[in-house]
Amino acid sequence: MAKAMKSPPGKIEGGKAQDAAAEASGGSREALIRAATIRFGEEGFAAAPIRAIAADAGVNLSLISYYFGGKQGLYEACARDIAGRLSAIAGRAILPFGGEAAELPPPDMALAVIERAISAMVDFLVRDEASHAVTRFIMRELGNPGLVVDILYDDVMHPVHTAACRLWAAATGGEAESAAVKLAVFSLIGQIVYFRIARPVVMRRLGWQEMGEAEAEAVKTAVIANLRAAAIAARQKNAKANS
Amino acid sequence: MAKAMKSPPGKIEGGKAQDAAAEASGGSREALIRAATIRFGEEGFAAAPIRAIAADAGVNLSLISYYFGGKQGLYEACARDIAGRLSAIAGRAILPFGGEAAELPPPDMALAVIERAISAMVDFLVRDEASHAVTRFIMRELGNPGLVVDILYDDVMHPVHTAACRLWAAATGGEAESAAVKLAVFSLIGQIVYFRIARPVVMRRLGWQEMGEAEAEAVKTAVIANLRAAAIAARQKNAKANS
DNA sequence: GTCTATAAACAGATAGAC
DNA sequence: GTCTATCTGTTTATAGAC
Repeated sequence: MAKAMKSPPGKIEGGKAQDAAAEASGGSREALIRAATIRFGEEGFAAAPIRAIAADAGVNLSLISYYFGGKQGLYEACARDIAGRLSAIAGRAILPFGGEAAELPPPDMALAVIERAISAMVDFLVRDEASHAVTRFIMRELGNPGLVVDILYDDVMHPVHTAACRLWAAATGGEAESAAVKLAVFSLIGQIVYFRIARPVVMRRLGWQEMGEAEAEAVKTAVIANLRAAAIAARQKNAKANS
Repeated sequence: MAKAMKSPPGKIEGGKAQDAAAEASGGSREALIRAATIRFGEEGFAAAPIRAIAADAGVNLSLISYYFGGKQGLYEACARDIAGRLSAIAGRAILPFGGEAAELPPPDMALAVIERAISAMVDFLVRDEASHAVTRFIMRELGNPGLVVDILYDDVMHPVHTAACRLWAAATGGEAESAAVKLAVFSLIGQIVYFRIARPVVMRRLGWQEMGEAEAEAVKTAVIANLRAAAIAARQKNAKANS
């Protein structure tokens, strides 16, 4: 599970080596990562045969060894790709408002920023079909924490959670790095993630036939109601503590 | 993935056939289910070799075919076993207070019952190591909804969620079968489940070295704070609606 | 009921031609 | 860079002795 790659042409970690003519390939490498992310996400590492991945990608099986040194290397490349994409999304969505370099807004504004972020997260997680494989990929990794979780944590989860904590603290008057604030933010994220994971259960229980715009709105309304209620309670608690 | 079993001695679905002398076996069947639930839960269906399962159970490989008709049959037997155990737990923990036959308590009492249920759920999910395999087993199934999810939904999730909705409605004055109540209850459950799934991330972010009693208490405090805040908000909303 | 031995299919990896 | 062909190990399943 944690073996070194043989790194054939060195495209994986180098990043800058071959400047020109680097994209001489017809995009086989990228096609493999795209197809593999879906297969690995949906079926898991062991259950996804490299033959099926290569067929999905429309390339030859042996190119997996050529580019990634083997199945394990392809899997890790997928993880890095997911981390990179999510990191880019987070960089646009929340870091400008709650990141370390950002000037924190006043309380009600901070709350509004969090509400917008929740809305975007629900749209992506609950509605966007492309999020399915990504979510399952990450969930699976969380069960066996290893290198992939390290990457995801450092590049995505830690920065996003820290920024959200700063915003929550700004909104409620708490201390951004306190355990209470961290747990409150995790609770919030957990609700949304759960609506993705348990989607079939939620839909059945609510009698929903699809997860369309109306259903996503209902989820947003519920989560944002919890957010506001928690914010009110936290403000009261923090006001009392400072008196 | 959805093939019929060959049902060798008919112990699987019959249930009442062989009255006496049914436990003539040294418990090989049960040992297999126990070992397989762990392996399937931790590694997934495809990644768990029946050889390893048989070795863990201390029985011969071929008994899997004998008792369950094959690997798939063993997997389904594990799912039924999990559903049965969870159903038994739920039957003791929440159905007596929120089930259809139960007399609903007054608002503050209903809230206290929910708080106790949350506390128990956190203890089981977040602390109990035995819950790890079960949780992952279920999460995996939720990604490919099929027969197993049907069983889990009908036997466990639906009755528990319905009972929780009745308690929540009693606590806040809402309508038990309304979409708002159902979503509020899912949000609550989602928070707890997330603390199990994302446990490595939570621990890292909080700087926790273990998930002991103190850490579980912190999680409970956070979730129950959200519960109370949401209850206050819901009561206000429902009071306003009825005026 | 439990075992050994083996069949039949499939997996990932790679050598070597182009 | 991409392909075919093949090697090697592992998998599930089963036939048949006890």
